[in-house]
Amino acid sequence: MTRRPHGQRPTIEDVARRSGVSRSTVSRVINGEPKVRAEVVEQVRQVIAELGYVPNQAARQLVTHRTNAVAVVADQPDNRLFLDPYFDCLLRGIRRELACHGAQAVLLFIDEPDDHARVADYLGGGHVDGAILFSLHPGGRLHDMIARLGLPAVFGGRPLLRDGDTVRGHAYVDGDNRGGARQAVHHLVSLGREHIATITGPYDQEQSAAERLAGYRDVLPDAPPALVERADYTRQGAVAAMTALLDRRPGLDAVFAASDLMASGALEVLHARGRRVPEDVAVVGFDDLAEIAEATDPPLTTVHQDVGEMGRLMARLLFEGPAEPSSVVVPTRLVLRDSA
Amino acid sequence: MTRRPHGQRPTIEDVARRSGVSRSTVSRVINGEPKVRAEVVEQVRQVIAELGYVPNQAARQLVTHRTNAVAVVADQPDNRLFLDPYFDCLLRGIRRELACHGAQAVLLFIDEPDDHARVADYLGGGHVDGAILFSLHPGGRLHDMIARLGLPAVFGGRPLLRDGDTVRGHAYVDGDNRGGARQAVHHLVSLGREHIATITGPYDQEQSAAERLAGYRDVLPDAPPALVERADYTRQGAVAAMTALLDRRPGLDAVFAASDLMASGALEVLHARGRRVPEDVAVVGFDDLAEIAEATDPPLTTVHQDVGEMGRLMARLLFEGPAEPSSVVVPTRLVLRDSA
DNA sequence: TTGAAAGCGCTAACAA
DNA sequence: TTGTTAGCGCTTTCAA
Repeated sequence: MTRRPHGQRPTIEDVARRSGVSRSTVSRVINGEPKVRAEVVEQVRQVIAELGYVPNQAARQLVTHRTNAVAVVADQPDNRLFLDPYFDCLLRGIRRELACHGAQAVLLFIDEPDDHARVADYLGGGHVDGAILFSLHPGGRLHDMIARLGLPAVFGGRPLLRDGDTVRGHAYVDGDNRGGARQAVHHLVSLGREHIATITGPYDQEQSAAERLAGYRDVLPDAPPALVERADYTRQGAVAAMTALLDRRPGLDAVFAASDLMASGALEVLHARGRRVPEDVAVVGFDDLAEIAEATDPPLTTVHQDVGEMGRLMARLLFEGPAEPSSVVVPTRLVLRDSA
Repeated sequence: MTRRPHGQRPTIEDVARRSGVSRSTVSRVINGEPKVRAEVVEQVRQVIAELGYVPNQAARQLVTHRTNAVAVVADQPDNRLFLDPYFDCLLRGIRRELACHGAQAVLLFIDEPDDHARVADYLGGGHVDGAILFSLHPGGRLHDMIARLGLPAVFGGRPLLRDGDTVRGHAYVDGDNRGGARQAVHHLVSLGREHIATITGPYDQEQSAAERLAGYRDVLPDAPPALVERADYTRQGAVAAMTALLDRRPGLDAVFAASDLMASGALEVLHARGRRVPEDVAVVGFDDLAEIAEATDPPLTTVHQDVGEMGRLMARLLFEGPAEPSSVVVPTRLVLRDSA
């Protein structure tokens, strides 16, 4: 990494000299300002191409205070991100929207203790114009850093603080987790199911998981604990959970899984155990990710969230400007397929 | 994103004034240079903390020409990255190694046509000290850009060019795809299997897929085309491929899947069709990713590559300096579990 | 051990 | 429409 031929890289000065104009004129051409004679523009463009000139962003940034880059920070200790299409879909939405504003999304991961500090430095160092943050652990350095720098930030999912209170002053976008869960469980009840189990997310760590469980309890306040099994939003976790539920309550006739990925794991176990879906056991998921919900056997009845749109929304919120940070809760709706 | 309170952010000058020393001294403290009086260091540190001063990277970068950031560019049109633990594992290795050098990994995605140009601009703009690139499509702008800028770059997987030739002057790290595939198929042959099918990756787009298929053909030059089914490195694709193979050749007694993820999809179909593994059909995968290979039923016999180490290697190569770019092919070995 | 001064490559008034 | 000039915030000689 030492071999970078910096001395060789042409500067705006080189372009100016070679085209016989001033630095400012070259700058104007680069930035597409209107008041430059067409032939001069042409001439300068030519020289830029010849020289292979690329503007030095550090220099530009130093004066404009803009980078045209936005960080997306994922604080996920495990590799869940890479196994759930949910995040992919969200990220795609973010990227598309940022692209509309000419900004580049750069993804940063936090999965070890020191990553936290390094990412904070990166964000603080002015490499980006703003940040979109997911699943940040409460009270981390990042919150402080962001608050101090006044770095525009939008959270994915309602940020959780130590005291359970919401971070003040930061915008967030979230789905209606509790309402969605209620819709799901209501549906199972209306189907006449009487032993409705749930496979939850890691509700002690993730707000969304806690809310989906709360929605389940809203509808079934008297559900016995034996029908609730905690998993971790992974497919494997759901396989273990479904197995445990079936061992404990062989007579269960419905399952609400807190994500589509977990629902697909549950289906696998149900098939292996010879349960027919939905005849013997009805299954409802959450998210409505086409890759999963339309591909399972049978296709999944699930709570729809427009995940891609949620991503776009986050990016849009970032650009919204000095207005007070506004947060959005996106509504959900039940999509009926064949599993319930 | 307009509300950034830049005027408010303290500069090195503010710190200097407040601590009654010069800018240079503050700079020395920040950069941990030895020749500063201990009490001065203490004093300056204090002021930095009070003011919440964070160095402006753009300014620093302008003079040092270093960013301490490295881009990891993933050119994947589909969302395969997010469904295969392979990439997660690789990325973790890269991050760990970069962290050892105090560098931050920033991940960039390319999945639409214009992403290509934006990423090229980002890389060219000097936001990073180097780049690690995956699955770049032949002859893209990125190759030119990287070549022109002299941006240190390492490729993951042997870069493919239009003419099938290797990119000159760029280092790469790759697994021994062909050799590994040979090991897998040899093993199946040694088991006495006579109708050995293969589920391939997208061999027209990915060098690794082409090589794994070549390895299969090395061992079975006379395998009928009906035993070869092309998939795309996804689980779903493998499900479809396995189904097609079984329909066409109900008597097949072994399958070599070109990735663990695809092997797991194949297993699912085999189970559903009532085939016993390995008694009726032996299955071998590729990668040896613990999350998959140890979790399937039965656990997967597969070709092991040290994916995390490959990641670290890429990062290390990037820092190797002005020596001629050296590429590495990492050996593979067969890991026997229960599926073959 | 410290400070003064120059300059990294660019943009943005301000003049012309 | 174009050029001149003054910084942006930092590091880095060079002197002291």
